[in-house]
Amino acid sequence: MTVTLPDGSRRELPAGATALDLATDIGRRLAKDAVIAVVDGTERDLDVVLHDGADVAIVTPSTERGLFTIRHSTAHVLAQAVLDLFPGATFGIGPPVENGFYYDFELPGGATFHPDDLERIEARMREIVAAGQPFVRDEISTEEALALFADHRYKQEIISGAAEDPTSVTEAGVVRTYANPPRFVDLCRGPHVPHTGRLGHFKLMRVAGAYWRGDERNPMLQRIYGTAWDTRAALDAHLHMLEEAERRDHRKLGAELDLFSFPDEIGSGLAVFHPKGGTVRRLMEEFSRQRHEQAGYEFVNTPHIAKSELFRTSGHLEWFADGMFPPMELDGGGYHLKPMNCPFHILIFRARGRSYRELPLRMFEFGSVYRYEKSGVVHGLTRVRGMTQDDAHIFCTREQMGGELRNLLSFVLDLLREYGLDDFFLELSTRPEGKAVGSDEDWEEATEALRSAAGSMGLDTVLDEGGGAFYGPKISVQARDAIGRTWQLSTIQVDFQLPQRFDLHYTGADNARHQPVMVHRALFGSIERFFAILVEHHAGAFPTWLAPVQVRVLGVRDDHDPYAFRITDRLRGAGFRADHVDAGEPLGARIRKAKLEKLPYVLVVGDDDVADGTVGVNARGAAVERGVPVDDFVDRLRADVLSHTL
RNA sequence: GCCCGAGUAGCUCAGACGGCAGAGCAACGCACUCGUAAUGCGUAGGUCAGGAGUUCGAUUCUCCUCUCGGGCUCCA
Repeated sequence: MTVTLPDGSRRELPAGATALDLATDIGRRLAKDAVIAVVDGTERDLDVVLHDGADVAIVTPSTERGLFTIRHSTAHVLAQAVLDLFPGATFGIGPPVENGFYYDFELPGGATFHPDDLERIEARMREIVAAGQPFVRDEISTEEALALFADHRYKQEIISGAAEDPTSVTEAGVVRTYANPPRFVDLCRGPHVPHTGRLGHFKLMRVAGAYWRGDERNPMLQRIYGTAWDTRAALDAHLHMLEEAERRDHRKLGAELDLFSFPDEIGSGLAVFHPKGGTVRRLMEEFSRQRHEQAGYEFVNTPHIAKSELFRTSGHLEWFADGMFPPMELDGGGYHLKPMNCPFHILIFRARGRSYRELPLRMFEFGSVYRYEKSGVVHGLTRVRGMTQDDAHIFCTREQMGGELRNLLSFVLDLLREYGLDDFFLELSTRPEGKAVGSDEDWEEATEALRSAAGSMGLDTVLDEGGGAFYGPKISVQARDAIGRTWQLSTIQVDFQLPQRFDLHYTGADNARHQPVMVHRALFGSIERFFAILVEHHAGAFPTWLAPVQVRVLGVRDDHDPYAFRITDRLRGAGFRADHVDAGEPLGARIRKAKLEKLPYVLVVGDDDVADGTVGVNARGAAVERGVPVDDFVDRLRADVLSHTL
């Protein structure tokens, strides 16, 4: 028989040949790497018997799909190990996820896993891998399946169809299973690697609670997460990445670099910025403010609380009440802390009659908002209860919308690049089915405007079908940081709802009333979150323009201190952030401290420098230079600051 | 909000049968005066997260609360 490979080439095989035979025929290396095959577009186990004329692709772990298989199969090994070690345990589902897999279990009597259990479980998993158990595919009837999994209520739910079955293990009365003889059987659609010996580069990471089928009304199961890779090197690389992420954790660096803290006395999720963090934050804001002014934004200011009635009008009390702090009762009425700035900006728009000549009207504010986040979700600066948004609302005509969005998007990307981020992609969220307001035409027009704006940026755009808010579609800008993690930053959102709710209008050239289109946008998302992202992206080593202290001047001996002081003064006079540490400690110790603070520049001045009017320059990440004229250094520093790069 | 884990000096962490609380770093003082990542000696620093309970006695055992971490559910 003849089969066709992905590159279009054909290959002759004896009748009855399997996908593995094909891989072996192509090359020993491929046969060794292979995990599954795709036959006529369907993923199959490697022992699938091929037919004449089939299109066949051999899948290896060099692809995401191949890695998924490794992870999926490893999840089965985890389940087997847990069922071996914990009599009476039952299991839910165990899919592959990014970088690894998990499996959900329920232990008898509501028992829970202890982190120390992971070691035992992992040891058992290694035995299973060493045993090289085959993965044996089977299809049985629903009745047989119910009997086979009689002790496993969650599996029964899946079989009987009580649970929706995203894994499609059941179909027309047939239930698909995979067995690892001698004991273990799981419901599964597969495909899987041929045998457990193909696995082995994994590590169990953590245990956590997770609701059965992701619904908080369901019982909470015990979830074990693991990571799995095809090679030892890939596993190690991943573990290193995690270490690196830990090293960059903004919560850790925030304390070490004295940037911010979360005093218990204030409350969960409420940060205070210390002088150094405050400086960085001020610089972030100043630059952003400058750019916004250049781009035609006008600056407004609004209070932190307002009558509850305002949020009733805006609809926040209807659809965002869970995210709001409870009301304060005073003067016979209720007041709420604001969770968003939009109603306030709208009132500014509505403060007087508006002409089409004023549009687009772009109102910007560093607006502090308060959201009642559930106690379990606050997380460093990335998820807080009080935050400041670099928030703006653009009021424009329908005709202006497309151009505004396009300009806005390139404005965002340019701005973000100035902060050192440069790897972006976009996500377009469209109309959520069944719970959207506004006409089909409105949605179509706005979505098209966003889509076309996105398309003009030359970036990858992923579609988030149905992910928009009920009042309009949105684009979000995602950035990859220095170690490849993605963060959701800016959101740009078209809103049909609020202009209607507040009955906004402007007078057109035709002297008739028209409703403006409103665009919400926050580029940093929140200052706090963006601050955290910058800390992690730069690993605490802020580029010179953002560094809280740009230069530290150190005299070699204390008789150099007066000269060091003069240098410090001169730098400050020139608008730089410089300080000086006197010679109370040995030079090496003072340099070490400056390095631990990740300062961009340390200047060391000694006898030669005092005599020649020079400085020794110890720049972050560069070799030490001696005898640099002060003017030269100032020029360099100025260039650094202007470029935003170092 | 739910599940699991954890809170000991500013930071990182020891510690105990239920019987006066320990180290390193940081801080402060004195000495050292030094050319590129840790000078020496000394001093001070604690309601052992908070509150109840058990006990002759609780930082240690029990319960509750708060906060933090990892997840789930949510989300900037």
